[in-house]
Formats: sequence, C-alpha cells, structure tokens
Amino acid sequence: MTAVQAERMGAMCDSARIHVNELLVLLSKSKMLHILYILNCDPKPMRFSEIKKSVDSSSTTVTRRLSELEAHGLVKRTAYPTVPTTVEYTLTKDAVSLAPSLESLFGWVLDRADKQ
Amino acid sequence: MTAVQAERMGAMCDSARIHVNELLVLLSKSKMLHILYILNCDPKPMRFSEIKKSVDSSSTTVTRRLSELEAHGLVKRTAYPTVPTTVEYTLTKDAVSLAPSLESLFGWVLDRADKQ
DNA sequence: GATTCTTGTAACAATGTTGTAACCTGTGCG
DNA sequence: CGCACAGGTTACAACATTGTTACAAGAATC
Repeated sequence: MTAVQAERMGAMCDSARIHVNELLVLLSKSKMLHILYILNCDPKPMRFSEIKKSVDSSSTTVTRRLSELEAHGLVKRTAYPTVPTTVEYTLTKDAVSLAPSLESLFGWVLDRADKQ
Repeated sequence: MTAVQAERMGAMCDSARIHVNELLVLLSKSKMLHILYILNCDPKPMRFSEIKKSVDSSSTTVTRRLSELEAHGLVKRTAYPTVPTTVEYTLTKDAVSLAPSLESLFGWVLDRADKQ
C-alpha cells in the first residue's frame, strides 16, 4: 500500500467506500479471479465452453460470473446468430487496465504454489 | 498474463494446480483481500480490534480469516500475557512479497471506485 | 425420428457461510 | 461484589451460494 493510496482510503467519502466494497465483493466471488485471469491470458475472444472448461464449474456458475462481470462493464459479450449459438467474451478496456495487477497477483500465486 | 505465466499454467502438474486453486479460494474468501490490504497499509503490527473495525465484520469472521491466513503462513500472530490480552498481527515475509500485487490491485479498485 | 451441437435458464435441494448471543480468561476499579 | 477490558470460542439459526436436473432453440447428421 502506498502512502498515496492510504491517503485516498482515509479521505474516501461514503459512496466511494461503497464502490470499493462492491468491487472487492465482486472480485471475491468464486472463480472470478480465475475467469479474469484466463480471459486475460489470451487476447482473442473466448467461447463460453472454453471458459467453463478452464475454471471447472457448472454452467450456472459460469453464466452468473460472466453476467456479473458484464454488468460491471468488465466483460463484453457478443452473440452470433449461428446454429448452434456462438458466443464470445472479451475483456473491456477497463478490465484490460486491471491486467497488470492480475498478472502480478497470479505471479505470486504461481510462485507460492511451486514452493509447496 | 505473461507468456511465461501461461506456459507455467499449461505445464502445471495436478498437485501444483491444486495449490493454485487453494490459494485462489483463500484469497477469494470474504474480507480476505481487505484484511491483507490493511495489514499491508502500515508496517506496524495491528491489533485484533483495529482489524475488525477496519473490515467491519463480526469477530467470528475476522478470527476465521486471520487463522486461515496464519495457517497458510501469511500472517504471524503474537499474543502478549497482558491483562486484558494483547494480540498483534503482522504479515510474514511471504505475504510482504504479495504486497506489490495487492497495491496494484487496490490502485485499480480505487481508480474505478472514483469514476463511479 | 432421434440425436448432436452451444449456450444458456429455471427450479430446487444440498451445502457453505455469516452473524448473533452467550460465554470464557484474569486483573483493576468503584 | 460486579462489571469492564481484549480477544477470542462455541452453538445455532438465518442466509447465500452451488450444483443438479430438466428444458430450450434450430439446423445438421445418422
């Protein structure tokens, strides 16, 4: 935590505090970091089934997480009128700005997992 | 995600995958990022009551989170035989190495909360 | 005609998580 | 005596989340 960040935390008004909390709750939902991680792994759009396979969850949960991300403007969903349906997910510009943080976090996780 | 990280993910054996997953589950528990964040804010040890107040949770939950962190070697708990009891929590060296990632993540969260 | 494919949704039961209230230590203070 | 203090623990009820199952669309293929 930088001094600047601590200052910002201290100076936060109630509404900002609520937003910070909301974002932390969002990021703390199960598989959320994992989904953001794999979407960021590869710059190309990802299919629903790829994401589901990577995070190993039920489709219900994956759908829930993706729609939560979409609602927060972090993921863009594009459906194509093919048969069967094709849907692609990509990170938005806002989420891409989160990428370096996620990369850093996952770097730590991978290092630590290696050691154990 | 860096190419190196993607490679590491792909090459991971099952046990490493389990550890990665375990760490992600740990970090995704409610208030966990928040607790790590405030412990990192200030290099000095923190008291239980300070942590509880900062994260605004029941003592049950704070206790649970802190003991989970301790079990994973991320937090060191020191109890002093004063009356009433004094207990201090500090991040371990391993957790300190996580700090830059957390700072980056919280920087993003704060920026985004500002915009809303 | 039945089945396959992808990407979901809805209802519901099972499971997991949280907060609440009560209780504990042991000394100091009124 | 009786209450307060910090830092918890325990049991339990309330609440939230998850997975499971069944179902859908609509063209292609057996």
